[in-house]
Amino acid sequence: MGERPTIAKIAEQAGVSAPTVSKVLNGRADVAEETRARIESLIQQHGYRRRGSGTSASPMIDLVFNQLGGEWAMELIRGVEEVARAEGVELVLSECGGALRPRQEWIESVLNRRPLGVIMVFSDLDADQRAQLEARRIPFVVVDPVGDVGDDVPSIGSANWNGGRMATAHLRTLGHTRIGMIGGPVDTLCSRQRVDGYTDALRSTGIEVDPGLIRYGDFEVGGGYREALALLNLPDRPTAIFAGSDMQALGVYQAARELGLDIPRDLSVIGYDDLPLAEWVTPALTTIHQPLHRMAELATRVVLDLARGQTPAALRLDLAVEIRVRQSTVGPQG
Amino acid sequence: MGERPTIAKIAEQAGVSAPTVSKVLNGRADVAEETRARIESLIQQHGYRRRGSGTSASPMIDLVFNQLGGEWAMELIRGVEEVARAEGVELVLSECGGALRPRQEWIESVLNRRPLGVIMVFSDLDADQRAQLEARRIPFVVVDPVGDVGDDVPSIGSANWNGGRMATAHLRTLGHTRIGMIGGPVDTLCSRQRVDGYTDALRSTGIEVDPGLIRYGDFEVGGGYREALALLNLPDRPTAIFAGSDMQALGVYQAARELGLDIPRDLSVIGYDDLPLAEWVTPALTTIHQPLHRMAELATRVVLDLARGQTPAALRLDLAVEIRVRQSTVGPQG
DNA sequence: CTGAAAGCGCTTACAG
DNA sequence: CTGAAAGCGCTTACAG
Repeated sequence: MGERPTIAKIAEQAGVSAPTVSKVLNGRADVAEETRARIESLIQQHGYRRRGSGTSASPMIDLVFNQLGGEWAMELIRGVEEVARAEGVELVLSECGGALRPRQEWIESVLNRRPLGVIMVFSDLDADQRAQLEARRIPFVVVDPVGDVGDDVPSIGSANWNGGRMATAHLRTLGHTRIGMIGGPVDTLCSRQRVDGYTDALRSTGIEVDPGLIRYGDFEVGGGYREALALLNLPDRPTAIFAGSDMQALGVYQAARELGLDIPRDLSVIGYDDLPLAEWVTPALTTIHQPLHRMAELATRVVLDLARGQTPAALRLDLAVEIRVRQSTVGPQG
Repeated sequence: MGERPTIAKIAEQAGVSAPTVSKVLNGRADVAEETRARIESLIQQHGYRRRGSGTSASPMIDLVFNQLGGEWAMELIRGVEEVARAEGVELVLSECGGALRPRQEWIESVLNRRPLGVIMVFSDLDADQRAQLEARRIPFVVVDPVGDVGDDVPSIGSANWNGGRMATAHLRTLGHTRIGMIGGPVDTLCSRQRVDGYTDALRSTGIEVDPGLIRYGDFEVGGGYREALALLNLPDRPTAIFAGSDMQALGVYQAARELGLDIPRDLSVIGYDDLPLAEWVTPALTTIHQPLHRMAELATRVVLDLARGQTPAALRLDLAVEIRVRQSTVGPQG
């Protein structure tokens, strides 16, 4: 089939009539599952596109953020963009405006545009929205899932529990016993996993967990600042703080500076994410490296595999994290 | 016209036949200019979309970066995304991979997708690519033009010359006389304008310009670091450095730290851009605030106006900049 | 669940 | 530069 495939040709090859192919393309329910499967595989195989959609296809992938901003989001965008560009796929970027689910206009636009797939970052779809994508066979992948996504939804995250454990173990090894923790929002999975890793590291090194040393904020500088002030004004203040993100760690820096505490002499600080700025701040920030770029790349590959009808090797992946020891952590002084 | 407009209805209203409307839609040359104008205005007015393109339109806008990365790009993305979302327009994001012009596949994708318009950031189109967009009536706007764009191309920038002058005047007012300048790449307009503003501020306050104090790098941390080392190793080193970007200023911080120089006591540093991190570094960075978010918003509005056939008030705009004085600049000591 | 028939929306090829 | 005629690609409405 040298020329652009038409419904008629697909129908002929599938041994059905044109109207039946049309029904499959339009997501109608009244087609036998077996017939649908046969037709869909021919559609994939020949790269069928409806007449109006240009002389050659313009395949797209949708990337949806809960909220855009900061280097964290930028690293993910770059990872997706790189793979998309290499594969000749366009990247459509949206933000939910801070909500956990995209607005209804977005779903409508997706159903219109029929992207190859959708990548959700720190956001989710409700049952209805999922059903609509599934009916059109538009695969979706969740990056860094906020809550429990269904077992059938592919997701790419990182080893948050290990990260929390690793950060805390590092501070324990340096000799700290009073270690404050500033988590992200309580209602996020990644945040709770990191706190559990922290708790485990303390317990397994013989330290009783003090609930007064665990605080939750957002992942931003402001939240880190507020919670750090609260921790540092405690009668028996911690000698080290584990912040849930590098941005929060900057807030901790600011709080410490205001209280006249020197980092790392008076207070050790460890962050989470390893954003580019972790290297440039003073003192350079010890942090847990989250492979954001690779997570984004992987998510893109998984969604493109699904779009091509291939089943990726694994549907639910957590990438390993690493600690990057810099200048913000030392043993407790005096 | 309550229902979705068709070619036949547009043709009827325009008093021509369906084939003529079809030709206009497909960018054919053989239509009288007057006929074309009449048909185009009806197409705009009724929001005509070809049959294949979904039940309701999925209008898009293309945002093209020379290179993605950092908070600078993120601020622009957020500005564009906000306006696009409010207007119900999808955002398609691309990167040229460091080249000044987008790759050919990109142009083909644009011609296929027919976005409402294109926003180029720090990148440009060649004559051929422009002609292709113009033939399809796809407007484009350049943000922060790298070189001289044609007079007919709308562009949104900021007052770089003023910014350069303002930064330098601030250091002069504090009493500095040996002021180093680290520009961006010599071949960019914004960089040359800032250097000229620097030169002007020195001359108009009676200081001879020392060419040895002017260096060019990229806009990244690494470039700032390298050029700062060169400046600070000069026999008669400057007491203040004006960096061409906040990222470069971080490089200057690093170089100063390595040489055991305290900022601001031994060296004043002023940046450019006012990225969010300028507030969080230590010492907080004095810098020139570039209204990136507003530039992006404006560019989006201009391109959407053009897409609707309206002529925006001004085609070439430079937004004002402001100085943000923080802790990294004081008078020369000793 | 499937397809023959009718018909819509758009384009092409060509005459004027 | 324009449009009548032919026809392609797809969908709809309905009979089986």
